[in-house]
Amino acid sequence: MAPITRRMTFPKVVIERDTDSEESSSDEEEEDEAVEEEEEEEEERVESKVTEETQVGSDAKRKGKAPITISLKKVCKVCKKPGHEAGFRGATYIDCPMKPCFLCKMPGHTTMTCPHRVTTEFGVIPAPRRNTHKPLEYVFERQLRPDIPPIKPKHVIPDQVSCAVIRYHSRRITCLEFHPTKNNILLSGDKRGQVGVWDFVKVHEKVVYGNIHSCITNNMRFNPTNDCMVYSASSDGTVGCTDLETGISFSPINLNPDGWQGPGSWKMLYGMDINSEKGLVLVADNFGYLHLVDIRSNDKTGNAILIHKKGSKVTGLHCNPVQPDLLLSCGNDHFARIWDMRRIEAGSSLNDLEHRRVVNSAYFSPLSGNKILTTSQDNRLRIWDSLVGNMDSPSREIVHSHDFNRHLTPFKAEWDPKDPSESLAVIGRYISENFNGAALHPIDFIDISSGQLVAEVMDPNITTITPVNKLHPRDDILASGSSRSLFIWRPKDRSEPIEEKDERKVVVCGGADKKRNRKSGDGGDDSDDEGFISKLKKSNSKSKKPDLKLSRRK
DNA sequence: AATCGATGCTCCC
DNA sequence: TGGGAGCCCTCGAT
Repeated sequence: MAPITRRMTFPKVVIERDTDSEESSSDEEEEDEAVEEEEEEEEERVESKVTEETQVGSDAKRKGKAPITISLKKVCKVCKKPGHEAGFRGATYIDCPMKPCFLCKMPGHTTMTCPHRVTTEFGVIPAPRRNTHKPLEYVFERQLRPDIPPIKPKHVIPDQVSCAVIRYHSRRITCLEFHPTKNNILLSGDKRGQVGVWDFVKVHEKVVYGNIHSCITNNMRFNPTNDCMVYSASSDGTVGCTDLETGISFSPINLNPDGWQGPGSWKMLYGMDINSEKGLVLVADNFGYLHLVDIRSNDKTGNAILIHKKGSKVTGLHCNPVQPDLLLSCGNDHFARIWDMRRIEAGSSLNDLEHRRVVNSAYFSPLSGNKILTTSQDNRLRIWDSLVGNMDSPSREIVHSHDFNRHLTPFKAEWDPKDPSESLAVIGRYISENFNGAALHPIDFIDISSGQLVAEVMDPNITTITPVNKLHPRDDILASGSSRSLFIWRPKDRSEPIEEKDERKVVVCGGADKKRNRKSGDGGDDSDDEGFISKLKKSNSKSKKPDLKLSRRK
């Protein structure tokens, strides 16, 4: 093609573009030269973008104009170097080889070849074989029969769970909480500060409170003495105390009474837990301080106590389920700390559990309270097997992908509250896996005693990342939250029917079983749940609060 | 179908 | 020890 010549005063424009070959990752300098030499032959590809070029260049050079270089070479979007490209190839993500492993953070290999990538072989296991076991059954069964031998199937098969999708929240889900006694009731908090109350068997039944918080609801807890009262901690700096029956909400704590004075002073509340023995709500802020609320008076009690590095966020609090004097905290200062509630003051921690990066969560084990499970942004779960053992270093570290925290709710590994052996944890996974050509982010069930992946739950229709997960305290139910949707997972053959009255908001996918096949046994009496939301609605509608949102358009 | 950006933390100077 | 640039699989809005 003949070069187009006009505007002779323009400087030379050098088009650098990559050759089609992908293999060269050697010397950059050489490659640059090579490309420049080939320039004239390759210009046709870019002619529509740049019309002033090539032979004009010699004129421009003579006139002393510096050449303008436009690089069209393919470069890696991660390291900006040519010769390779990071990104998806089909449903598989190819790491930048110049960076440490994205999964375990060690140099020398990529995620694909990482020895910790426990599920690498998934894609090559023939499909029929994958369906021969019932691992999810296994996951739930072992709660009833902890003595079964620790030989575990490798993967949970999505066909064995049904998943109801509740699409209501307009922003990402940030926290979930099951009702302490009513089996079908779930609370969900979101980035906007809304709190939803769901009957997930009748998902169209809902009450949504939009006026409790002005931004992120970080944590919710039911009042142990009155399960119609819910406490919630928010990034708006308040603790909300909401009466679900009347819809009336007030704030026992407001750390920003003077409103927005700039980011340096705006306080946010993250970690929260309730110590029922002592009648306290404990919350912690983003400046390292612990605050206490007396449940009886619903008023602030005592002074704020510095429990993590001054100015750093306290990400979580957990009261020991057995020993009420023990408190566990974790924060952005890379520590989880154990405290004695009887004498808690700055620097008085019993143990400081060191992590390499931010600690997203730290939980005592739910039954004995004797183990600790933490989730850290260095892509590791850490387990301390006994509080009376060596606390200097964890009993185990399990490499698991969950470090992405910029635009997602932080991942938190949660105990299965029903597992008598206290060895089962659930956590969403960040890096995707190629499942029959789809890049999916499963929810992992991990045996924290062995580090083995017991199960991975996913649905081909759910392509989002699911950082928030909570296992039901009594039933075989997993609730998950992602960018906008709530998911209710359960074993297929035991699924409750899900009503689909409002298809705009409710999608049932994964072939939720319609047949009524009630599970008997360990659960509480579901008949109590009949009409719980309706009752809330009724009583709420009687309340005089005008801004209570009972429903909301998508 | 591209692009933008909210957003939190880390690292580097 | 503080400020600012920049960041690897987001995701919804335009």
